[in-house]
Amino acid sequence: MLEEALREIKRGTAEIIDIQRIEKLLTSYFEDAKTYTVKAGFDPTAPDLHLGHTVLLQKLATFQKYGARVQFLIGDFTATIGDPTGKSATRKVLTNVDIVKNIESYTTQAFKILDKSKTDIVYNKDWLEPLGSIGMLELASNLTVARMLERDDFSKRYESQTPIAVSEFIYPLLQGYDSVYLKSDIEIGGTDQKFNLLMGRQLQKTYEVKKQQAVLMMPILEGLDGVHKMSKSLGNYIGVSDEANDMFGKILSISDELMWRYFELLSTKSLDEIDLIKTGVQNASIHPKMVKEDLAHEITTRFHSYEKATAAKEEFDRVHTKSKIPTDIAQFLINGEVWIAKALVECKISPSTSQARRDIKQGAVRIDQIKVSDEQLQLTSGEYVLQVGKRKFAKLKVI
RNA sequence: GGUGGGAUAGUCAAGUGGCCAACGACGGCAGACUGUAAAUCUGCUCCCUAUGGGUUCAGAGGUUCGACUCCUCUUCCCACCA
Repeated sequence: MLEEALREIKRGTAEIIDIQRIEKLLTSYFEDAKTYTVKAGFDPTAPDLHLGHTVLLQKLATFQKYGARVQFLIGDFTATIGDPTGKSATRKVLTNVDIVKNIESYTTQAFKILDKSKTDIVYNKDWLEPLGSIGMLELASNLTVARMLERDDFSKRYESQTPIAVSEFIYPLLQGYDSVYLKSDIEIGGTDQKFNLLMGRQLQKTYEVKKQQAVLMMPILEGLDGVHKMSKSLGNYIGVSDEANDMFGKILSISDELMWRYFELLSTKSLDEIDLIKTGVQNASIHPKMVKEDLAHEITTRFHSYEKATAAKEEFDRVHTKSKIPTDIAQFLINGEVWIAKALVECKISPSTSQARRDIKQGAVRIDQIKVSDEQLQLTSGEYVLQVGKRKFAKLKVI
């Protein structure tokens, strides 16, 4: 039992600090049904969660399965400073209105994965604001500048003379103080958070919290390109609230190599099962496309439903394997005769008439499945299905 | 505060009076091949019904028949010195 739980908890992790602590917590859960707390911080800077975030959420869910109460910490106070992690420039500060709005959509999405009854949503404004300037200074006295500069991105920025706001030094301290206040038993976060996570341990020690938190780090999930980390600003993300069809399609578009990574970090299949599949693919007894479809189906089911996932798969087959027209296409209406290039722009499947003309020249444009060769083509009244490339469709009615 | 260097399309990065809508790389889009995978090959990649026109090379002026390229001022970055 303990073995199994540990195995599941360790799965996919990048690094665990103080695994003994985690073992003890689990043991006392199994023996005496004692619960413990797992903290994870979320930064309400963007309103949408993507699969990258869910790696962490799923790990939290695993902990919940084994007796943990999750401290779902919303960094509404720290968001007003801006976490410097991974940024080469000073980040701009969020307004309160933004933050409140983001939190709302954030938590509803998170509960698609987390067990609500075992989750406490906490806001660090509640204890960081009362801390006041004296408390803040006291906190800051725990840390030397030299120690701060040990942190990679700080030292890099310092060397390259990129500005570092003094307030940014405070960030890790505050995050660490969260752990002091919450008396967290375990904190989990991405590998990029290592410095901040360790700060929690250090501060718990100086503030004489009985036990220091164990730290569990998850790797950063790569985005669709397989290179950069999944993020909205890079446009390589799969959003938790993406349409079922989109979600399914996006997952199917990832590379085979990346697929295994997604399996490890996102699938709920057991590692043994995954190994079995992997072997199957290696000796060519299973087609990788099938495997990827299963993965896409599993993930789509998680955020939508079994039925929707199945429908998405069918739709995908229709459009891509049998190259039929999708069932659900955006519709547009135009009055009077239109030039094809203009029509494509109007239907939002071409960014400009220039691009539309180029596409036509290259044979990428189809009307009702038939390739358009005449760049000057005028569309007279009637209904058409316009298509650019393999993925962009629009229905157009000309009257 | 002083001295020198720089700002070019999504990014990096050539160009230093006309041949520049601007080399190249990456990215992106499209075509072939496929499994909407990877790899590979090919074409395209500021806008405009276009063998032409318009607006671009940090911003504002100026010199010139003509400027991304020269001059002046402004803004912002960087290096060295204080």
